[in-house]
Amino acid sequence: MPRRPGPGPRRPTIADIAERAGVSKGSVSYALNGNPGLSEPTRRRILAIAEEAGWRPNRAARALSASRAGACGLALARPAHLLAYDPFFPKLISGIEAELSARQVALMLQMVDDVEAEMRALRRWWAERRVDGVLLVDLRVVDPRVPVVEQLGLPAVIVGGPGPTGKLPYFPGHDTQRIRQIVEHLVRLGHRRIDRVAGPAAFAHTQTRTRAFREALARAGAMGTALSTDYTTQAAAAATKKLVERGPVPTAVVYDNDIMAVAGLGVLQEAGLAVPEDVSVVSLEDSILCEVVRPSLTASSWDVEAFGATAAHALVKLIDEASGRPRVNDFTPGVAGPAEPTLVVRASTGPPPG
Amino acid sequence: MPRRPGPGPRRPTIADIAERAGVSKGSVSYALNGNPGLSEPTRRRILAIAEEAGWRPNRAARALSASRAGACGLALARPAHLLAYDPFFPKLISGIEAELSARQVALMLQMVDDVEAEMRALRRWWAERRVDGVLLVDLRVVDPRVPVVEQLGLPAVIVGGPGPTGKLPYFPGHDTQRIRQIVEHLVRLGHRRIDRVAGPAAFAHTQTRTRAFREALARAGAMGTALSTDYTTQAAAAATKKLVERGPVPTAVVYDNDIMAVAGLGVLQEAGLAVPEDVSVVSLEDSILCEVVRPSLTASSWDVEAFGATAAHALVKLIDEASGRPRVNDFTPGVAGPAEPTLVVRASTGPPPG
DNA sequence: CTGAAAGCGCTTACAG
DNA sequence: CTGAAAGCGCTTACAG
Repeated sequence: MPRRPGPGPRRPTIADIAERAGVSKGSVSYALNGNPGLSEPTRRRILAIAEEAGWRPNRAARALSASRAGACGLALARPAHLLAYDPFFPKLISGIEAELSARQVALMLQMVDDVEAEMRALRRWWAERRVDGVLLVDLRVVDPRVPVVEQLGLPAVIVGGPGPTGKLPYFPGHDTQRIRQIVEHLVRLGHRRIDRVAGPAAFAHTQTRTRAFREALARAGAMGTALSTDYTTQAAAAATKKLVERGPVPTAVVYDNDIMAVAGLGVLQEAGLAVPEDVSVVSLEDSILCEVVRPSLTASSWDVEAFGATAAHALVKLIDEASGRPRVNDFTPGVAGPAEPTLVVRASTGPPPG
Repeated sequence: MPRRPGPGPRRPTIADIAERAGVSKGSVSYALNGNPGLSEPTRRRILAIAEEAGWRPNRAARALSASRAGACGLALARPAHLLAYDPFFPKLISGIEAELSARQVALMLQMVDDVEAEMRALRRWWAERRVDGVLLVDLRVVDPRVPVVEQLGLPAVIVGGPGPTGKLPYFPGHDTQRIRQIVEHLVRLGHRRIDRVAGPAAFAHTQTRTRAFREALARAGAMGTALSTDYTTQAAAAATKKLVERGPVPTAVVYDNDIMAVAGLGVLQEAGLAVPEDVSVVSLEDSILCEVVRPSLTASSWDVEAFGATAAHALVKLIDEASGRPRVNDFTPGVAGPAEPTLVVRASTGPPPG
């Protein structure tokens, strides 16, 4: 079939550069990759011609000969309508993306309905050499993805943990520390009955948080329970209602993310409880939403972008090692090291009533 | 260099399949692609072996021989902290992604700081054959991306418009219709002084909305102005303050998105204005946030996912046509056609005071 | 210091 | 109906 050049200028290949420079394709490749074995003037001439022609390597060709895709995969097994209201994922993706693109690695993103679909995506990516490795988020207490990537030999890093991570590297968020900071803040204000509206119990990080929550309460001699939700605002509202109706009414409620906190806030106010006079409210995830809502929400702030960047950096290193040719330029992560989590105290927390 | 098999099972190639089936690689390729010129039993045998071996095409190899990347690009030139609170983009991306992945096309996503960086990304993607086409969002009133993609011959589709789209296909949102619905709702309630806190004036869709806003007001014999912002909550708060302080105080304020509406709501309440008794508030973008905030916000709801899917579908078609080999299976868009925009009336709108 | 050649895994006209 | 071969654009040992 005749090659249709299509519109626009033709994109040059090393063959073009070689011809213009009067050398072989191999020499061009050597010059462009900084390999030794080329006289300095020749190298300079080749590079100048490539530069002038606007040459860039064809990724498919490079991927084929290097047996590397030059891409990492991230499949998100949460429905889009949930992702749309959670500022956590955009921040995480942004951090991952910044780190990868600094290393010329692309990010393949796919949104899927559930973990089954995610595993299908992982298998397909790997079978098609679309990716060199993957990032796994939302680790489950029983997680079928871990044995799958291990069996495939697919380099993978867990963004989160600890949990059933097998031999995979994992990067815990600051769950324990953040929960502790919140409980200590509330206890310092005088609260002794602190409940929590949590994320899905099936998530390893929810389990970690719940353990930290119990321990922090026990250490302070305070009481409280955690109700799991599926992260929807409906579930958050229902859980809040349940906490208020069953009694004893908590003097403070912690929500695992900001949008659930806002939903809970509305329910509390409609139940005739003033925030923070009757009930204090804290969000485990900070966002602009926490700032603009009234009363503004006390929230745990942490560096989600650095969290994603760190995991992405580890994945790139893992891929390099697995391929048996570590790259020369192993820079430190492109993003500054993660700052420590801090509790941003706003208007929604105060002393308990009475 | 010796090929390091690495951990995990070896991924089969057509050479393996050919060997097991006792045929040539060409025959395997024919069988797998459904090309004619193969006996039915042979085809079946080959397919069964490929299936059993878990064969999947190596995308790099296919891309190289087909001169196609099998991917589309989307670069978002908004800072991550803004993206993180805007439910529009997750929905849009989800719609694009659903449409593309139904066609086995990958989505390359990159977040960049500004349009300059976006153009650099586009050039690089195209030069490296990383993508077959791109989606352009947030069309500017003067948009430097349009001449660039036209000059490159890079297939592109504008998600939005109309505006300076040159010869590129574009897909307007329902801006005019949505603004009209909002103004008509408010006018019906009796409002005659309606102001608007808008997005950046440099965006073509902001211009479209502002024109529609003026026309709708004029048609109803109502008054009102639009103040532009950079979509930050700070700017929304400042604009709201300005509207309240300069007078005449509007009896209704329209915000170009939900998070700005929530920020404005706080400012209005702190200025001693009750919503909706003194001022009605409407958001041009609906989200769960509008539901959970108190008072809940009247908002314009439209099918952003279908919007993204439609544009993605057009891009795939454009790429097929540009390559000179339209694909056989030109299904209709994978997502159902977009529903008409509707105004979801909640607690934040009511008759004007007096 | 440089060139010719093989190979990465596919696709596809072209012979048999 | 099937096979052998060239080509996509690179990389990289191997000869000269």
